[in-house]
Amino acid sequence: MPELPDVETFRRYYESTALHKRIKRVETLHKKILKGVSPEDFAQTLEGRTSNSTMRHGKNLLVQMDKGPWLRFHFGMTGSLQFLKKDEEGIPLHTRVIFEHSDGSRLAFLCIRMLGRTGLVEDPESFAKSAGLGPDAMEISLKEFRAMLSSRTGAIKSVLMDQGVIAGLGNVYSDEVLFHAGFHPRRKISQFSTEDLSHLYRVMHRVMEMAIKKKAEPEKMPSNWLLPHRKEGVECPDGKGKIKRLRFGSRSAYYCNECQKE
DNA sequence: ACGGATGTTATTAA
DNA sequence: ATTAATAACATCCG
Repeated sequence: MPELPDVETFRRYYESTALHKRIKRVETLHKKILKGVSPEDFAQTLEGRTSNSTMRHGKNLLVQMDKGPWLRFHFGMTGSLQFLKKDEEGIPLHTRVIFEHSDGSRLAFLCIRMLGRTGLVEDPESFAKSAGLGPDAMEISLKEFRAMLSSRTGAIKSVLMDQGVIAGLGNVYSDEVLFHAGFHPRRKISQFSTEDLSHLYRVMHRVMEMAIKKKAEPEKMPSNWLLPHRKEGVECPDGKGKIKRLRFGSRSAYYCNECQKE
């Protein structure tokens, strides 16, 4: 799940559950989930801290504490957060880190496939820079968007998914954006006019907004979206074309052979 | 049983 | 210097 809309949903979930709670104890159940910090240092740094605010950059959730470094989550392909109220016992399956609060509630960071990471970062700006992230897909201006894309060559699908160009789109939502914009995933950046890029920008914004509004739940997406039909051979929601699959390295791009001509 | 699944990174090749 | 492909990571699902 975790692309921009999913991570934004986790951010809001964190705000409505764990924000302003004091962390009493941090337990790391699988130390490989920690990036750049030992379980001991991670716990020692966070224990006694109270979360103040949150922000998101691309697929990263960042939590500001009352002092010290920020807490960062990246969800990989199968990560999620689950809040446990005071009297809830046990921990969910695939819990990798558990944050216990002073009021007895807990926040579990789950990750089935262990592709996600959590850790500490100085602040959002220095983190984005050191991670080589481009501007966030919801924050980037039209002008900046055109400039970032124009600086690249190659297929639009790969460029949209490149976190160093724009941060937030992954395999599913890059397909969704290209579907609504009517562009073939293999189309080269050099083939895009200024108007094409503006169109793409507006569609991207609209798709992200709607996906966030639907809390990134695939079953709640509009029926004319690609997401519910993202399977080879099925009918395109517009009824004219068929959904095709293309290989991009090890990933699959799904698109409509009628709505998205090369 | 096999292939595919939302991500990132290292390596290799073009 | 870019860009593209591949494998690896670990687990689940149909």
